[in-house]
Amino acid sequence: MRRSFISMAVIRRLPRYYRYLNEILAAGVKQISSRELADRMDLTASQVRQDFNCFGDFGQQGCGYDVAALHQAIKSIIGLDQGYKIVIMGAGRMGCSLLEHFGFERRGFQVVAAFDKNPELFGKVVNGVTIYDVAKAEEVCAHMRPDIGVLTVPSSEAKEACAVLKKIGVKAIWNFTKGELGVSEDEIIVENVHISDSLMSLCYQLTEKEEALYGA
Amino acid sequence: MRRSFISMAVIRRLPRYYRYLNEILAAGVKQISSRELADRMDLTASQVRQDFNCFGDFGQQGCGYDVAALHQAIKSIIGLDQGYKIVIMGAGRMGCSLLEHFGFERRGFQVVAAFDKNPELFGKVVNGVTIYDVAKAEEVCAHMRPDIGVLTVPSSEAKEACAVLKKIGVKAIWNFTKGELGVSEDEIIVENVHISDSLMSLCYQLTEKEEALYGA
DNA sequence: TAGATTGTTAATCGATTAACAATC
DNA sequence: TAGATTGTTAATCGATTAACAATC
Repeated sequence: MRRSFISMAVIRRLPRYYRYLNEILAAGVKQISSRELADRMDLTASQVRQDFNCFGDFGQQGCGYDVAALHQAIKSIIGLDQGYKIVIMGAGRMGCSLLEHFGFERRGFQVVAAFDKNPELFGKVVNGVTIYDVAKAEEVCAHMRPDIGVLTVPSSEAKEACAVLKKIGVKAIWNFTKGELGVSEDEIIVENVHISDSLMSLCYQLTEKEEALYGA
Repeated sequence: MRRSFISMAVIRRLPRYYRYLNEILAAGVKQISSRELADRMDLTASQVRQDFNCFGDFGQQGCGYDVAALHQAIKSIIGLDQGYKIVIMGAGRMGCSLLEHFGFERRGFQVVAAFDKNPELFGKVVNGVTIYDVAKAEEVCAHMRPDIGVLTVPSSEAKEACAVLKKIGVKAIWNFTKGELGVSEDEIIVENVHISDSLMSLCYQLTEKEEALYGA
């Protein structure tokens, strides 16, 4: 697979392509042109073709793209077929809520363990995943070699928990705590989730519109 | 306040500025230069100054920016001091989890009501917010005039619930369901939350790195 | 005044769009 | 073959960065 220095702009669009192709596939559509897909997704046909061509030739001149093949290709480009192993660091409300409702397995991930420092939680099983004492993290993970750590501890404990994830040897952290973790992106990939940013930008857009209507 | 056609790129950075200024303010820093702020946030000083100058002159030549004043300015630019009223549409796990842990009040929003169609939930109070029958939404909201609807129903019920929000007269929807709502952005501002996109782009980055290391 | 740092204009860079030859 | 639609190059647009005069 071709994959030569893909811009962040393209990377951020990949999950969206994947979602739309999921829908289109479920709707039973077999073939789709860049134009049709672009219209649905509010992009331009050019952009769709440019984006896909970052990774190879998936289309067929005159016919468009095979939906199933493209869907599978993007799944593989993202790495959703790698069966990456996940550990949950922090089995409080957020951690357990993700465990129960996010659907890691359905999305192609494998949750191998959860950790917490609250002794009341040790040994509990949530959605098939056992919660262990964080002090035993290294031991528990010795043979599991998890790829991704989900950081769902209170923000005040983020750095500490991050150090444990580093020691376990995860290659990427999905960070739900606020504040930066202070690990270099060279060693570990960090993806920060700031759900409130999304509400704030919604809020901005609303405020801007109101000002336009009723004056500044 | 100046506010002439702000690009989405800038709008998406505003919440980040706000978060960092929160931290800096809490740390007791009184004054900060565009260079220092840029270094912390991994931006350029030019970009920071360009961004702030979209809205007015907040700095002082030779001294930098007053942290407290800038923090307050951005809060107001975003509209976090407007006390926007929120309704929760769908009081299932997601809705209740947000009600209990997101901290709407702390962030400057006021949750006035929650709605669901499950009769078992009618009358229940979660974190001070009453859950009503969605059938009574119009009636309940008649005098409240909510600004924002949080859409946390199952995805299959999204369109239906969206129609109710429209009838109630909200001006913006914070959408947690998957699939697009099919309302025109002219009538209602929609902000989609796709938390899985973030895990997928993390996954992409991990896969890309592995391929670089071990060959494609 | 001298030093620092802003606000703002000009230059650069990168991403998006348009165009079109290649080809199914 | 003719029509459609891709893959890809060239043109445009917008966002980021650099530079510097203004000014605290």
